[in-house]
This record gives sequence, C-alpha cells and structure tokens, in this order.
Amino acid sequence: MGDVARIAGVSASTVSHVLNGTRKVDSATRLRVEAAIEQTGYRRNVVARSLAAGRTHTVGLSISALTNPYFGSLVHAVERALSDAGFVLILGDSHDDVESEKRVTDSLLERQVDGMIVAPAAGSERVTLPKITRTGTPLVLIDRGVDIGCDRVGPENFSASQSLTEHLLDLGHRRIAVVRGLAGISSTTERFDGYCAALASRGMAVDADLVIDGHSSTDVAEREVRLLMSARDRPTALISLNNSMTIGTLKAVRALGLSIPADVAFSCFDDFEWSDLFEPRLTAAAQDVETIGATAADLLLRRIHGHDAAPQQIRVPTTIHHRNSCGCPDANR
Amino acid sequence: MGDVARIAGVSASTVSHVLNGTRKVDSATRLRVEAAIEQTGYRRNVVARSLAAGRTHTVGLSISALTNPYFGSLVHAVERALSDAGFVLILGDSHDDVESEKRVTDSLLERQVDGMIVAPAAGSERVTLPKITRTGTPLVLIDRGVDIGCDRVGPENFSASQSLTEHLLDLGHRRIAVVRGLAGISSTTERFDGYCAALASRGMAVDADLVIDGHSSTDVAEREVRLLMSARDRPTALISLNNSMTIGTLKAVRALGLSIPADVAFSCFDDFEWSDLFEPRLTAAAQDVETIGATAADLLLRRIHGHDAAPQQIRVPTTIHHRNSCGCPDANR
DNA sequence: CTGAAAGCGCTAACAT
DNA sequence: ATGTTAGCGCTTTCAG
Repeated sequence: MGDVARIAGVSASTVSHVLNGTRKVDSATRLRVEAAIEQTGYRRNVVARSLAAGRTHTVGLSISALTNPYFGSLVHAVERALSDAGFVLILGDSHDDVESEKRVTDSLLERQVDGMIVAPAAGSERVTLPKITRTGTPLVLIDRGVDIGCDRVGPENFSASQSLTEHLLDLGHRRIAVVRGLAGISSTTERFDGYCAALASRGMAVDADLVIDGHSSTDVAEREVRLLMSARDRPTALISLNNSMTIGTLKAVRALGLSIPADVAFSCFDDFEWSDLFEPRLTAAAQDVETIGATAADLLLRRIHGHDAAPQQIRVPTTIHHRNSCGCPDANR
Repeated sequence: MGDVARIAGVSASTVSHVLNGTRKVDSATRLRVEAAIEQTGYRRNVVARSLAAGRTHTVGLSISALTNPYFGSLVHAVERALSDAGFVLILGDSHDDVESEKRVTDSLLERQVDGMIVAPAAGSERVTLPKITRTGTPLVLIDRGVDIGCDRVGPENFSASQSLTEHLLDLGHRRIAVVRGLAGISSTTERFDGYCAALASRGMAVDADLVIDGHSSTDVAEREVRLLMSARDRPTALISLNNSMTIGTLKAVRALGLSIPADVAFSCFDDFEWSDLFEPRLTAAAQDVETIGATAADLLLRRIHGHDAAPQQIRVPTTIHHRNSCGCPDANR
C-alpha cells in the first residue's frame, strides 16, 4: 500500500479511502491511485484491515454432517446471502457432538468472526451457546435449538409432522410406527410431538413398541426397522422423521421384500430430489431450505449491522407433498 | 494478552510462547500464565496473530453447487482433513462461472489464505488459475481441471465411463445414447471420451443424434431425454454422465411411462445413497469422494508446509456397481 | 529462561 | 480534500 501511495503521490490514508470509499477523494487523485493500484497489481491485505478496523466481514457456520444434502443446501443458501453482502463464510463441522462443537466455535471466535450461525448439537445450550453469547458475537440458531434469547430460524416441525400422521390415520391406519432422528435435538422432539399430538387427537395412546430411535444413522434405522417389521404384529404404516431415517427405513422395507404401500404405508419428513422417482412416489413434508438459510443470513447480517431488536423466532412453513407411498387413493397426478 | 502478562507477572512475549509452545518456558511460569489465562477468560486474537506471523492457517475452497450432494461430501472430507491439521476452511461458490470464480478467489487471496483448493469452472485455466499461481499461493485442483502444473486430484473418469459403455455394448445394445454434463469441464470431456472409446473399440461410430447435452441442469436433461425417447427410433440404452443428469434422465423416462431396463437399459456415472433403493437398482460408477477430498487436503497441506516436489496428478479409482438398471442378467444380489 | 522492542499492513481520528 | 499519527493484538528477532 505504501508503494501505491508513493507512485500515486499521495498518503496511505488516501489510498485506504479510495479503496473503501470512506471519504470524498478528488477524482483526479482517485484516478492516480487507481492507476497505481492497477500498475502494481496491488491487492489489499484483509487480515491487516480486519485487525485495524475491528471487523472481519466474516461469518462462522457450525453444522453437522455436510454429507447430508439438507445441510448442503442450507450452506449453499447461507453462502449466497452472505457473499452478496460482502461477507465470507468459514465452515466448521460439529459432528453433532458438543465437544467438537465447542472446538469449532472456539476457533471461530478466535478468528474474530463478526457473527455466527449454528445448528446446535444436543446439549449445546448448556455449554457452547452461552460461551458465544457471552462474547457479544451476534448469533443465530438454525434448523433447531431451543429458545436461548437469540434469533432462531427453522422449519415448521410440529404441525407438518402432525399432518403427516393424521393423514395416515385418516387412511385408516391404527398401528403407525415412527422412526425418530437423533435424540436431544429440537427437530426430533418437535416432530415426534407432532406425531403424538395426532394420535392424541384421535384418542390414541403412543405405543412405545412403535417408536424407533434411529439416532442420526441410516444404518441404525435400517436395522431397527427391519427388526420391527419382521415381527408378526408389525405396524401397517411407517413414518420417518428425517431424510437419513427415510433411507434406512426404505432399505429395511426393501430388504424384507415388503411393498409400499400395499404391505405398509409410508410417509416422511424431508423431501428428496428423487421422491418423485421412487416407486411408489414418496409422500413427504418438504422444508423450504433455501428460505431457512437465506433468512438466517439476513437476521445475522442485521444484527451485525447493529440492528437491535427483540430476538426473532422464525418458523418457515413446511409443505406436504401428497404422493402415493401413503396409499392415498387421490394423490395428485 | 497484556492483561494476562501483567497478572502472571511476565512479558507478553512469554505469554505468546506458552500459547504457541514456541520456546521453552519454565514450568512454574507456564503454570502462572495458564492460570492467568484461565482467570481472565482470555482468548487469543487469530487475526492479529495472522498478521504478525504472516500465515492465517486458513484454506480457501472454491466450488460450484453445494446443492449437489457430491460436492457436499467433498467439502465434508476436505473440512475434516483440514481441521485435523488446525486449519480452517473458507468457502466460496463459483456457480460454475469464471466471473464469479474470479471474485471468489480474489476475495480468498485478499484474505491471505495459506492455500486454495478449487474445482475450476470452464475456462478457469485462462483467467482465474494463473492469477492464483502468480501469487505463489499453493493451489490444488479438485474434481476436474486441466494440467496447469499444479497438484490435481480427481476421479478416474475415462476408464469408468468406458467400462459402463462397454458393459451395455456387451449386453447387445447398439444404440446407446449419452447424456453429458456441463460443457467445457474436464470431467464431462473425459467421461464422454470414455464413451466414444468404448464404441470405437467395437468399430462403432458416435451417432451425434444420440449425444445429449444436459448442461448442468436436471431440467434440461429431462427435457432433452424426453425428446429423444419420444422419437420412433429411440435408443435402446441410456448412459448418464453425472448425478444431476441422472435425475433428469430418470424423470424423463418415468414421465414417458417407459420401464428400465425392459424398454431402455440405463447406467450412470456417480452413485447415490439411494441407488440401491431405486427400482430397478441403478448400475452406477461410484467415485470415492472421501478419498478425493482427503487427498486434496493432504496435497495442499504438504505444499503449505513447504514441501516442494513435482506437481502430482492423482486419479482416484472409480468403482462400478453392477446392479440391474442395465438389464444385467447376473447382477450381484 | 525471559524481556524489550520493532514491526505485520492497514484504519481512523485528528489535523490542516 | 488530504496528510500525520497512533494504534489494532500479536510474533519474533535480538539481548541479556
């Protein structure tokens, strides 16, 4: 930058100001500076800039399992919104484990991110999250998490899951098994609650034998569903609470040679690009991932820019696609 | 850091050294420093550290379409390898467009990343890549890209695609259509070359009417395949060259009410988690994404650490899963 | 084994 | 409209 200043015959200060548009510069001198920049191939050092200015234009994102297409789309949406605003994304994988999560977020904090978006692991509200808020770093929770007094955006879980269940109930099913996701995270809980509420509204109790925990693993789900569906009094319908669970469930059903919906009706939370391709086409609750990601970025950016308002808790509507895995007689198409 | 030093009764210099283990410190004083750190809740400022030390422990990754599960897994693998080495990942999406790519990589360079991994967009070798290498920033190309004298790691494309095609040929097909991905990127070219080579080895010429360009869009692929398969002299087999093309192709086939493999045999490049679930199960060439990602991270880390050797061009083997969409009589399982 | 001091490359008052 | 100057918070010679 010194070089540029010298060549343009101005001070470093002026160079800085033309670079950032932070104050009025005579157009003649600006031109000289720009020429000098061009000539030297100068590229500013954002690290130094960050140190001096006290802001990094950087946002940290902590999620688990980028392998999951759902999170891939989420990151994609967040990245786009941030880069449009001149921010850059630092990515950390928490592996859905508080310890890793603490390491990840610590590292982000050390790097002076201007804000953070986190899809909290189970138990995060007791350890990771308070640590972040204590630093004053703007934080928005995404996908899941409890109310800890910060912005939060996630899908509508309860009612979507409830509808999915009621639909099966309407079709006459009385033994509906549910495959839950990872325990301890709000999305699992809320979706399960929706399931329970649907049963309750029909005066039915939840049968513990029909509740399967797939943790966050496709394999576990497959094994458990296989076990359940091998029993003589197997359920007549299956509902899966997230995309990994769905894959495990479908694998189990397939392995047993059962057919959907003839032998067992099926519907699931989370849509796939191939839901339409599956035979039968899957009845699924589709989250609006793009909106969730973009909204999170927006909320965060607003906080970063000093916007000071009551924390918002946003639920993005979930859309149910009635297709035919549920055995629905009147599926569209 | 000044606070910590004062409380521990040492100099900032010593604090720095206990923090980084950069020189021997008497265990008594180290204990005092550590206590002071604990007590103050001190967290180092990595930005300042980076500026002073001249390295950021940061790696930039430029890819397109995180929405694609393939890239999601890639990022996942890279992230893990990097974080194990104490590095952090900054993510940028190039949208498979050189202009965006230039912006992304410029921004990464400004941020003084210690190295970069890029899945180059078409034409990148003429504009983006030289700019990077000129800065001396270690660079490794991933997934695709031509030889520009830097490390490169990607899947084995040619022979896998050739095998896929030969297999169809072996099954008696003579009119095999191919659905290509985005033009101008090496993976598309190499896979198409594999297809051509297979035909050539049987003394067959490539029929231009059987070559479909799906660009990078599922929708385009669907439309084109639909057109092709509606013709009276439609091909007897279809081969798709990447996962997006596969989805488009399958949608088209499904929409036409054709059945696989009875009406048309099918095989594809890229495996899905649900390939096994599809009816019929998909014959596919599976890339070893994890290995590709981890290898790229490794190569880069090595360069960053000053390892100076001839650029490596690594091809990670692609595995063909023979299932039954190809109409294979003896598919395993 | 430890401290002093000179930067790293930039920003942002404060002057003029 | 532009320049001067004092840092931002750390690392790292160089001394002792």
